[in-house]
Amino acid sequence: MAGRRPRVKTAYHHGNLRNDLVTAAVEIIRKSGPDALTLRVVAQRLGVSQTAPYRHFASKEALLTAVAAEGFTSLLTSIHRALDAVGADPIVRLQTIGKSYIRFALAWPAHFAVMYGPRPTEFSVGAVAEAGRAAFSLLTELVVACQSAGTLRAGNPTRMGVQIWGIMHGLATLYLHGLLPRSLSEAELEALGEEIVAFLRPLPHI
Amino acid sequence: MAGRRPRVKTAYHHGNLRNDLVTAAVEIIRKSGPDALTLRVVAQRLGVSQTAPYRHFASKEALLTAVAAEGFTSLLTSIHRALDAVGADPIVRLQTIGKSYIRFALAWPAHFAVMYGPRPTEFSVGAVAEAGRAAFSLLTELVVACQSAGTLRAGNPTRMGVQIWGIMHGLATLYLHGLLPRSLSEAELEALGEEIVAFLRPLPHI
DNA sequence: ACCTGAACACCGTTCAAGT
DNA sequence: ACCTGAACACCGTTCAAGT
Repeated sequence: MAGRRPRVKTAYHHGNLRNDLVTAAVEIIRKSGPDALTLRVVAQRLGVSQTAPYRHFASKEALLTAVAAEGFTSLLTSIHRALDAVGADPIVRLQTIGKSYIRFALAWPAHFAVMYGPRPTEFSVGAVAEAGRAAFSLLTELVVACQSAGTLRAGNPTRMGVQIWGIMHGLATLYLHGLLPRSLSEAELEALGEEIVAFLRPLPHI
Repeated sequence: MAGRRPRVKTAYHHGNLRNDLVTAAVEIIRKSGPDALTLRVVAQRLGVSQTAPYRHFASKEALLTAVAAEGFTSLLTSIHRALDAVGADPIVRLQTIGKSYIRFALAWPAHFAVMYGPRPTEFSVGAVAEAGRAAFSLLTELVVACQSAGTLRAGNPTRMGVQIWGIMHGLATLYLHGLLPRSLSEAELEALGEEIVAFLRPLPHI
C-alpha cells in the first residue's frame, strides 16, 4: 500500500529546503570554517542542483544573514533561559548574561563567527539588528538595577554596558581563535568574565 | 649616457614586488574588506601578470600571513614607542599598552582584521606566534610589577593578563565592526579600556 | 632569477526552460 | 511554485615557456 515512492527526502524536491540550507551551512562552517562555505557545496550536500538555493536566498550573503539571524535569536533565548534559572539579584543576573554569552559563543562557534565576523554592514537593519539591540538593552537595564542596588559603581550605564560586553566578547573571541593558553577550560573562561563584573562593584567606604 | 631604459618602475619587473604585494593587499583590505582581496586584482594593480605573485608567495594564504606578520611587528613597535613616552609607574604602563592596542586596531584595521581574523591555525608557528607571545609577556610582566607595587589586585598574572587583553580586544573588535554607539569616539573607547584597568586596583583596607 | 600565457578546476550568479 | 542545465565572468593555482 505504501507504493515505491522514496521516503519523502530523496524525492524531486525537499519540502523544507530553506531550513535545510541554513542547517547545512552551519554544519560546514563549524567543520571547515566560514571560507569553506560555498553555495554549490551546500546544494550538493542536500542533493539539489547548484541553483536551487536561489529559490530561497537572493545570494550567498543572504544565506549567511539567515544564519546570523538564527544565531541572534538563539543567543537571546539562551540568555533568557539562563536568567530564569537564577534569582533576582541584579549583579548575579548581570554575571549570568556574561556567562551565557561566552557559553553560547563556545557552543555555537559557527553562528558566532557569522554574527560577529567581517560582514560590512548588512546587520544594521531589520530583525537581526533588533535582536542585538534587545540583548544590549537587557544588559544596560541590569546595570542600572545594580547601580540602584548599590552593587555596581556609578557611571553612565551605556558606557558600563559596553565595557561588560567588550569583556565577554573579547574573551570569547580570543578563545575561539585559539589564542589563549590551552590550559584554560571553558568554565575558567566564564569565571574570568564573572570575576571582572565583580571587580566593578563599588569601593567600600573608608 | 643614461640610455632609454624606463625609470626602473615601469620596467619588465618591479624591483620590490614582494613588498609592493603586501602594501597593495593591505590597501585593498582596508578599502573593501578581506573578502575583496584576490591575488589577481592585487597583481593587476601592480601591473604584473596574475601569476607573478607566486614568485614571492606560495599561496594567497602566505600573502595574508605576511600581512599579519607585518601587523604584529608594527603593533609591538607601537607599544614600545608608547611605553618609552610614559613614566615608570607600572599601572600607567599597563594602561598604555591597552591604549596602544586599541589605537593600533583603529589605525590599521586591515592588519588587525588579518591578524585576528578567522585564519584556522596558520599563526601558531614561526615569527608571527613569537611576536604575539612577546606582546603578551610584556603584559603579564607589568601585571606582576603592579601587584608588587600594590596597584593591582593579587591573583594569577596570566589570568589577569588574559582579562586585560580580552577587554582591549573586545572593545576594539566591537568598535571596528560598527557595533558600538556611533557617539563613541576613539578617545572615549581608549578611556573605557583605561578605566577598567583602574577598576582592577586593590580594594582599600577598611 | 623572474615573469608570462594558457589551462584546469572551482566559484557566485543569471536565465531560459522544464514539471 | 519549485527545480534544472547551460552559460558567464570570475577565482586560486599549475606549468611549460620565454628573457
